[in-house]
Amino acid sequence: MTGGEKEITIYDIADKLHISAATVSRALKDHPRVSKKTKKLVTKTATEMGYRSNSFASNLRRKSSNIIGLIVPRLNSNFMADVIAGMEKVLNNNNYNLIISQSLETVQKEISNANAMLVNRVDGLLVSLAYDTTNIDHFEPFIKRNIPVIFFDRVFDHDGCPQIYIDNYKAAYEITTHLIKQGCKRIVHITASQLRKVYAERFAGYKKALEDNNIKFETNLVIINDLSSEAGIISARQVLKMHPLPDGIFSANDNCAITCMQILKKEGIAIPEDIAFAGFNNDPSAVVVEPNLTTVNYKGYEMGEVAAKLMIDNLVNKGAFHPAHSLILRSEMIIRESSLRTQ
Amino acid sequence: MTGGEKEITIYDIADKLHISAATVSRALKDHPRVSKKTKKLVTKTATEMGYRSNSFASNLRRKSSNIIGLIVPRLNSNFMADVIAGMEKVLNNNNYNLIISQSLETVQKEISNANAMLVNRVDGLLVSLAYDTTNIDHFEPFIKRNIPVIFFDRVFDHDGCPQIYIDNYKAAYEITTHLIKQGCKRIVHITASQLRKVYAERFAGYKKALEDNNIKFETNLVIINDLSSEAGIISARQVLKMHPLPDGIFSANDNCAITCMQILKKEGIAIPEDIAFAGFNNDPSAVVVEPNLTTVNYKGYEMGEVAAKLMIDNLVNKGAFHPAHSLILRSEMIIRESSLRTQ
DNA sequence: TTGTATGCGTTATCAG
DNA sequence: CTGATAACGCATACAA
Repeated sequence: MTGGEKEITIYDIADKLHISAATVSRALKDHPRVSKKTKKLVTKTATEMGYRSNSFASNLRRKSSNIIGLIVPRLNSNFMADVIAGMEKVLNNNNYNLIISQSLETVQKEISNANAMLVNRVDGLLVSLAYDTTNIDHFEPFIKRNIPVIFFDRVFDHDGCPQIYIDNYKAAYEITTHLIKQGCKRIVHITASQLRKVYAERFAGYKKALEDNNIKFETNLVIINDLSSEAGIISARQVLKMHPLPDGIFSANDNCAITCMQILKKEGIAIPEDIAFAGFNNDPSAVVVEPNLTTVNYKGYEMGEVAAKLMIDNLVNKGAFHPAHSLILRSEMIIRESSLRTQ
Repeated sequence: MTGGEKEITIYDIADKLHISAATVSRALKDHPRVSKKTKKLVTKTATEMGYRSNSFASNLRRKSSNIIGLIVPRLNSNFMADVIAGMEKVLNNNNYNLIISQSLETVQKEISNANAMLVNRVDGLLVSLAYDTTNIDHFEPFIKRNIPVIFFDRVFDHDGCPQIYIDNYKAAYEITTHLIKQGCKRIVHITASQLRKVYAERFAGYKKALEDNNIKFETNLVIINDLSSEAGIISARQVLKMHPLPDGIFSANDNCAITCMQILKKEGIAIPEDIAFAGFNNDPSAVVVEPNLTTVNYKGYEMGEVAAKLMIDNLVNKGAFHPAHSLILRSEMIIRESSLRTQ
């Protein structure tokens, strides 16, 4: 231990200034009932002595950490990176810190993450659920203790847990309708586990659009996988086996849409003339692929901001009775060349 | 306060079992000198009573938080999302948690982030520096206290702070050499602030490759900007004004390379025949753009893992004397169609 | 193997 | 406006 210098405490400052530790504590917290003179003196000597407040002690005393926990399926996706950036900004501006973890799409890890957050005594929890989560018993310890649990994107219905999501149903309805208006009559839908509301609702929106346009829904036009890039390739092969070929494809994310589209292109299928394409998310690659991909702009950054703001609200109005309320964010369709047929 | 149930402490467990709190504490920590019988009994009643250990008290006592701080320029980039995912995995497996913040490329925010980390008493700090950081005085409080500060990607030379990066010089040298071998003689280099070692070294590698191939370095073939998508567009316009046109472009990131390439394509320039292209990073979009982009595979996930592992090592061997050592990760060139000329 | 006693550094309560 | 004092819950040195 070379740098074993003793950490300065409020007692050291108090001793030096011949005042009480209580006054030092108050002065440092800008308490109203401390004279300006002592405040200045205290803060000055504090920095001089290299004091840093001990959050452990403070937290222990105050019973709060000013830390918000975040549990998401995966940290490395465009969408999630944007979400996190938005959250960090808002939380930081409100003097909260963000502790993160990923469930890697499994409930087991999600449960262990939740326990870690519980022990770390986060003041609130922001959650987007794993692929296979079917109940949220692991969040009950938080709810029981009145620690706000807010779901976003991959949400779960539970009294007392606000949810933030976009109107997936409506977005899917709109984009499917758009494809139909472009002349599509046999539209494939590529989606993921219907356990997750986001995908179930996009599916429902797709179906409803077909119905409203008197197009018969066909089960064999629905492909269910994990929406990865690889899944896009496999989907393309499935599509190529269809007779007759579909004339439109609506994928529940861009990632999968893009690889699928690229394979079909290589097979000589013209986009959008033979098959019109639509995705979901508005990933950066959507404007790189040729033709550029029609999609739904899913603003991660904004969702992160909103979720964090709601959390701050909950934390500030702690005592007050606050009915669980959900927020539905606006999404917008972005029409690009992948679906635009020159009529 | 509806859910105002009292939190269970080790004292409550002790009372119930008519043993001492010390024994409970030891039992819960799996201390060797506690009988199996009491251990089982304690853990069982602990869960029964809904006990959760109080990390505030524990941290205060142990003087460590098991939290690692992360400060990066931006959270929302492909590279950084991968880095963070890698870090989270390793840290979580070692019972550490990750608290994150972004400097948004300014020193001021970086300083305030550092202070927050200091107060939060992180056990270690992982840092990738902001664009305009020229000194690291704000990390001195950590270094003074023997709290490991590890730089990755955007690093800084400082005794006692390990650095993790790839050999940018070599990677740039190789990729420039590759372009030359494809017949390029007038190669534009698009890069960013030379304050940051990563960019300076890529620049140096580019220059050296020219030199070794007897190609005269020309200042007016170097474009310096922030490597954003917009910068790519602007760069393309600059390129179009060059007489004669260059026959190769090496951009210090993919992002900028891709938009630049797209503009040039629209202007009727054939890639790679007229101008061969190379980027840096291997972003997902590199395999979406047409032609696919030749680039350097910069493995964020791996870098995150390595940085986290080094941190864990440092934390475990705390007392021991450990000379600051740096790690240079292997990078590999990925040759794709954007630079491959059919000879 | 278990118990006793103490301190970690802060903040809140109460009293002046 | 300031001071004394008592928790907050845990982990460890020491004793048994």
